[in-house]
Parts: sequence; structure tokens; C-alpha cells
Amino acid sequence: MDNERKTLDDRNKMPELERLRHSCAHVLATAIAKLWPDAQFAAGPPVENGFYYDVEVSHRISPEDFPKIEEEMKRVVKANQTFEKVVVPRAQALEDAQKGRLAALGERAVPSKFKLDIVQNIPESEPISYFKNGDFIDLCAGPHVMRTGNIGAFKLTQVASAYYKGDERNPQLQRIYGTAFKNRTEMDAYFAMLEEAKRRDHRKIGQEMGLFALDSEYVGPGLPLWLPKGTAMVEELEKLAKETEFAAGYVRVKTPHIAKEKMYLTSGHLPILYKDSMFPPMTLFSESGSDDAIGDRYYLKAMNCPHHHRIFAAEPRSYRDLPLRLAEYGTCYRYEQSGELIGLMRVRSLNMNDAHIYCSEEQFAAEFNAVNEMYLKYFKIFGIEKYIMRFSTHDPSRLSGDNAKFVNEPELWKKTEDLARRVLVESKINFVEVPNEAAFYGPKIDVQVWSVIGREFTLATNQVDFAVPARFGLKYHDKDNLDKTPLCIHRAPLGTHERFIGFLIEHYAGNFPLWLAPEQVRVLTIGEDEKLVEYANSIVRELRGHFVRAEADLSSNKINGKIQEAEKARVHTMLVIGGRDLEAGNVSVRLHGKGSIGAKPKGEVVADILQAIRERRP
RNA sequence: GCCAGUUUAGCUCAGUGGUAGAGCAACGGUUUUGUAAACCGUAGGUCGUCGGUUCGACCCCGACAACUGGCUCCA
Repeated sequence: MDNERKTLDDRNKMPELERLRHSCAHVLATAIAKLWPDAQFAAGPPVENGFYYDVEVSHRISPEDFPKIEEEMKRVVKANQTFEKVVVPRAQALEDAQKGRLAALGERAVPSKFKLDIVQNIPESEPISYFKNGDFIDLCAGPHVMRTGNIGAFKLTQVASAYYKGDERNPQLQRIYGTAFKNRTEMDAYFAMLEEAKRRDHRKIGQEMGLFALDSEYVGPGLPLWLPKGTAMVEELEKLAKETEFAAGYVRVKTPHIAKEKMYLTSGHLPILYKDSMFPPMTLFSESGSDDAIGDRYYLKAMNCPHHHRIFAAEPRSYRDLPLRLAEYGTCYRYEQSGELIGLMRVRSLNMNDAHIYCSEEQFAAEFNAVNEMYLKYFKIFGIEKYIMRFSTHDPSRLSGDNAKFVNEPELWKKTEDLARRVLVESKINFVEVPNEAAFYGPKIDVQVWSVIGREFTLATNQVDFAVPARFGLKYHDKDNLDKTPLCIHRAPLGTHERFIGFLIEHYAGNFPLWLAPEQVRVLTIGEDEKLVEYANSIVRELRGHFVRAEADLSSNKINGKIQEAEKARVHTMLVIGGRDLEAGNVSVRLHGKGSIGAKPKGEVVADILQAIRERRP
């Protein structure tokens, strides 16, 4: 994404706030150059909520250095230096870079190496420009604000490491992040918003509500334990998926969590493509003592598709069997890098809302479209509105050779990409097309969403596979009496339980609709009168008889205390009962976050609860 | 995996080179209640793990682990 060059036209359209932030990145660089003159700068663009500058410097910059750097930056802002643009001939840019003059306060003994590299990569057709503020000269296409004094408020936020040009073969640079605003008020509002977002963080709410636990000491990092309340949500989602898939003509299957190495050598996930993300194999016999190592090694599955392919292969198939839609909430294990694990959003054991649709080419468009429709149906139920569909296609230059990334089937790539694109266009779904991001076996459509912290995630996926069925030799007998290889659609509209629930926790801030709420109803008694206790218990019994997750709080707490506890636990519906209600056969209804809505006959309330759950009322 | 930071009671957090504290939760008792916290008491921690420095380490140093924020990667 970043390696796509912005055109000069794009740059001229850069919004004021981005200009300001980019200008602030220059001010940051000015300060760092003053404090550590050996600093070598790479890129310093504006980003979503601020800016960063990548720098290579012998000093390890830590947040403790921020006050010192900020002080220097304030001096530059206060000096109100003009950002002066100078267009220079290419030869001069190369010469200045050699003299270490770029992104620096003066000439240096060593070249400005990253700037030099950047100059060399600027197309001949583009002019080369500097921006100067005071003595600091940086290679930059701009645009900037007029003067450093236009930067009203700024703050350095974090330091991270980043590879030059995002490539892990390149040197690691220190990336200093900051944010900047027109004025102090807007910056304060931004930090207040961040605090609010932290309160919604699924890790925090998950712990408060007792949904899941991460026991990295005994179970392992990234291997969540679903607590009873979280399991209730997991099962509601599975129920939704099973009903939806049943209605859409899917059939359910069950497969083991492990398979022999041969499975993944055949699928193509081993030896290269998935090796790093699979847990190491279980070896049943010592390799030295066995002539048949392949048969002896088992892997935890990182995906369900190969097992499903073997189910397809388990019986002879006719064109009459197609489309065959095999669904399973399969548990997969992926050895994600330790630094990548994030609460439920990125884990090492995952339950995927998986299914594989085997179909003919003629059936493909309708099936693919039906999957997209299913996504939209789900998103409507959850009120998910902020997402984009990302259509990932292949890069023809990577079909073969050392950096091959995609199966070498140019015609099939073109055919399926055209088909998928047409489905997207015809169904008027908004999407962005991203080259070079496809799965190795075919193009895919991912649904991208954002966590409260602003991190982007793939929530759901819909992938075309025209390669792996052939590797497994999957065939169906067609009308014309010929054996043909089916196309396969891999789809997971509800993603994985882990990520989907992680997302839903933040989406709802823990205030789930009744059908999904871990504790749907709590009956709160006023007093401990024996008849009242029996009334409470009878209500709970009745609700639980209809599979409603209901509890009673019969403790000796005062009613205000019970309400406080239930509200904090985010219980969806509270039924308060006292002597008055007992006599009238009523319950006083209070909804989480909405307060009391008054007393109603018990039967009416129970019926409404059941109805709301049945229709999955938002 | 890489860079930086963090790790004290179940949770949220104080704290000092001389072997630790608060609030909430838990438990026990008292209270008997009308829509966001009744009162009193008890218990709970080899201060992430392992090494080192020191007369003495929760505090200083090192290694490791986990977590947090990024990078690369991905459902």
C-alpha cells in the first residue's frame, strides 16, 4: 500500500490536517537531527491519526526521550520557520544526498543513504523538490503548511521498529509516532476519544464479563479458554450459522484436528507456503529408525479444506451432487508469531465458520453470489455497517520463478477473477481491488473491519480455489460422461469464533442484544420473603425451560446494590420483584443501560423475551 | 520473530536498598430492602521466573517468559 507512489496530483489534494501532520514529521526530524546528528531518515508520512518518521540512529530512542525531543520541536514551532519549497535538478539532489545534506542540518561525512535511495527511485519524469525549514533540508514532494507555527498542538506517542520500505530483508529503523492538531482543544478531544475506545477493548470487557481467559502459563499464549459466559455466545453464533447454512442447502461434517503430512504436501500448504504458521509436526516414530517418515508425521490442521476435500473424495460424485456444500465449525491451529497475538483477535487456536462449496463452472457465479448475500444478511443482524470488501487478485509476475506466490494457471486466474469481479459489480457491493494479495490457490474477497483501537482485521472471507481440488484429484462425473474437476469456494462469513466475538464485544461495547447476551435475564428480589424467593425461582425455572439464560439474585443485598451488580455485569433484562409484584403477578422490567420500563404481567414479559430471542431482535 | 515499554492480592493501582499497602471482589456476621453500592469483621501476595551485585534486593544488573504498542504476517 505504502509502496504505491502518491501522484503529485494526489499530494496537491492532501487535506489540511494531513499537511499539518506531515509538516510536524519534518519538525520531529529537525529536532532529532539536532539531538543526534548521525540520524539517517527514511520516510515521514502522515498516517490515520498522526504521523511518523522512520529514522536510523545509534541512540536507542525510548519514550523517556520524548520530553527532550518535544522540547526541541516546540522551539522549532515557536521559531515559526517558513516551509520553503525548492525544486532542484536531479544531479544536485544526488550530490546533496552524497554529502549527507538531505534530512540534515548541514553537510555530513556520510551520505544520506535512505534519501539517496529514494532520489534514485524517483521516476525521471517527476521533478525533485526539497522542503527547507530553518537549516533543515529534507527531500520531500510536500505539501506542507506555510510555517512551523501553524502546528498548533502535537505530541509524540510511541516508538516502534519498522523495516525500511516494509521489507524484512531491509534494515530495521526506529519509527517515532506522533500526532498533531490545529489546536490544543482538538488534540485533547482526540486523546479523550482514545481513552473511551480503551474502555471498549474486547480484552477489558471480556475480563469484566468473564467471557474468556488467556492462560499463557499453563495453556499457552494465544490459546483462549472460553468461560461459561463466552461459551454461551459461541453457541448462539453456531446456532445462527447452522440455521442459516441449513436453509441455504449446506450439509454438516466433522473432521479430526490432525492429519498426516501427506495431506499438506498434497494440498500445497507444505513444504513452503504454510510451514511457518503451522505447529511443528508430531512424530510417532523416530525418524532415524523409520524408512517412512512421511507416513509417520502428523500436523495439527491450520485449515479445514484438505479434510473436506477428502470427504468429497470419499464417495463417487455425479454432477447431480453439485453444488455440494460441506460445512463445519472446524478447530484449526496456527503458530502465529508471538508478537502478533492480540486478545481474541489473533490467536493460535481458532474455530472457523468454515464451509467448502464444490461446484461446476456454470454454478460458480450463483454460488459465489449466494455467499456474498449471506455475509450481508449476517451483517444486517449485527448492524455491522463500517466495513469494506477487499477483492484480492494475483500478480501475473509471480506465477513462477523464485518468488512464485500463486499456482501457475494463468487462464484459470483470469477466468475466476473475472467471474468474481462480475459478481461483485452486478450485486452492487462496494469493494476495492488489491493485486498480489490473493490466496495461492485463487482470488478471494475479504471483509475488512476495524477494532476500537483502529487496527484493521479481516473478519470474514470468501475464496475461490481452482487449484487444490485438482491436486487431490477430485472429480465428478458430468452429463457428457466425462470426469471433471470441481471448483471450490472456501467461505467463512462469520470468520472465527475468536475474532468474531472479539469484534462483537467491541462493536456492542459488551451491551449485547438479548439473543446474544451471556446472561439474558436476572431476577432481583426485594427482600427475602419465602414466597418472593419461590416466585423468583419459578420465573427462572420457566425461562430456563425455554433455554433462556436466566439467573436469580436472592442475596441479602439491598435492591440498589443488586441493580448495580446486574448493570455492571451487563445483564440484558432485569426483572425486579417485590411484595407488590408478587401480589399482582407482575414483574418490574429494567433493561441494561436503559433503566426501568415499569411493571407488567409476568406472562406478557416472558412471552416478549422469548419472541425477542426467537427473532434475534437487535 | 524484530524494536520499545510493562509485569506488586482475583481486579484496578500505591509504595521503599532494611523481608509490602488501598479500594473493589471473595469469605463470615449484622441488616430485610422498590430501580446504579447497607454496616462490621476476616482472609488473601516467596512483589513474573531464574541467576548476579550487596551485610541485606520487590527496588540495582543480566537472561528468560508473558503482556502492551508498533513492524512483518494473517481469519
